[in-house]
Amino acid sequence: MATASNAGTTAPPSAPKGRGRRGTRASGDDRERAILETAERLLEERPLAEISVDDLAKGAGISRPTFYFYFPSKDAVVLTIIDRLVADAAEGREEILTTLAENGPRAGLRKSLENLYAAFRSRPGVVRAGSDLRPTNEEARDLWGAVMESWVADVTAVIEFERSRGAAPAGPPAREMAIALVQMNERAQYATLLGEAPSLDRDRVLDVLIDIWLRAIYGTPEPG
Amino acid sequence: MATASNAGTTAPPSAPKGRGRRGTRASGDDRERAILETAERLLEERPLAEISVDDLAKGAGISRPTFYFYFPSKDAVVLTIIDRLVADAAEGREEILTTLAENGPRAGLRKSLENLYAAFRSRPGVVRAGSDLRPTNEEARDLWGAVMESWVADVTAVIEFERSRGAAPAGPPAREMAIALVQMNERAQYATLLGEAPSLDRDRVLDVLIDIWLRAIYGTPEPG
DNA sequence: GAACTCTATCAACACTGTGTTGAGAAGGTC
DNA sequence: GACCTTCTCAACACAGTGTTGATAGAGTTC
Repeated sequence: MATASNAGTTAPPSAPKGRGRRGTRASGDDRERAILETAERLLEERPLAEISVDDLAKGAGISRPTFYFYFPSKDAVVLTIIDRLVADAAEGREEILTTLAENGPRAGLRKSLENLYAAFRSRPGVVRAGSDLRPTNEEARDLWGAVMESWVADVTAVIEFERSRGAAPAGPPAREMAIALVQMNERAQYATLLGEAPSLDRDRVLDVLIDIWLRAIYGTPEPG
Repeated sequence: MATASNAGTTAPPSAPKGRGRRGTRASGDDRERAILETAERLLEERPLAEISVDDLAKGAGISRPTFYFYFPSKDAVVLTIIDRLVADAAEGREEILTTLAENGPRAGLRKSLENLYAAFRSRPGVVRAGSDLRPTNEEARDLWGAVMESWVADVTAVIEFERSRGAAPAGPPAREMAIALVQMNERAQYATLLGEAPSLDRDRVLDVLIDIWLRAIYGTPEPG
């Protein structure tokens, strides 16, 4: 939900202005796809900073100037890929409030988060590229900000609902708590995904995060 | 504590190998200081990516090749600055276990964290530069990893102590919880410092973070 | 005070990467 | 066959990094 996206799955029929190819529809769709595929492949091999426009062009079997016919910059390619990844993640997402009601707090949260992170876990290189892009690219910042915002909104709703039905005690404003918890998840998941210095083991992250969420929201690790 | 650092406060007498100037001691100390000061100033004005070696050289009143006499690269300048910032932050830090014992959990935590973040809050540009550097610079990653690690170690000790004296209930391994909590703080503080998309207000961050810490560690926002 | 040494300085160069220009080829249409 | 439109790339112009080599000056040393 939320979030902009000018990227259908592969061939959008309407106006592809902004990031995509600059002309209109045509057969060179293959080239465009080749560039995107090359980028995805290379990103799982090495960081964005070590991939040049020339690498992408070569990988797609075209010259560098021709690359610029399809994309205005290297960043645009990565943003397109991230757009799609985010769309994939959003697609696999279910109504968290429903999941929680059906499975109870602990199992429900677990299911929701597992679901949410599934798409990201399968393409760490793309996630890293998105993160690397933020310092220099405002569009990347905005895109990720919108993603975070939609999660925060969901979590805020959950906290408010649980409080209203008496399952969770009062505490700091729900939105503030939601922001901090979502930020913790982002940071922890990212660190684990990339195997950073101090980080949680891949098979422990979720358990630990969920425990903290439950204690923070319900005051106990085993609510209801 | 912990953490490497080849930077005294201004003029280290011993071997300055690694980052600093490459020769030995001499009067060109002024130049070196001028470069560092220029970098600190410019970093509060614009992001690292928009500052060139030439900008630093010009700001210090020297030519670009001369810059390379003092520092091997732009990154080295920033790393030196960060080294010092981290040292400043470590200096103002008190034994957290003591602070907690003297002030009680809530007030003690607050005091410790306020103390810890004071140095960072005064130089957001430097913090941002450090963060921007991580994707491309391993030394920056390692440096920050070491800082995180020392905080994690402290927090782990606190959690274990509180559990051992019966003030905190059992839960996930102390170190795992400490990692997640420290990561949350890092992310939340950074987002607030830079005014990111969804982030907590400057005057609310600590309250919210502390509340989550207390609930996560003690099971209640107002422990004994 | 000439020979020597070490710090400090920079013009000129070599290189890597980005993005642009302008001239076409290849195909479809009327 | 004149005429768009898509697509392609050699050649260029730039911005930035890091290196070379020559040299100025200050400080010993004898």
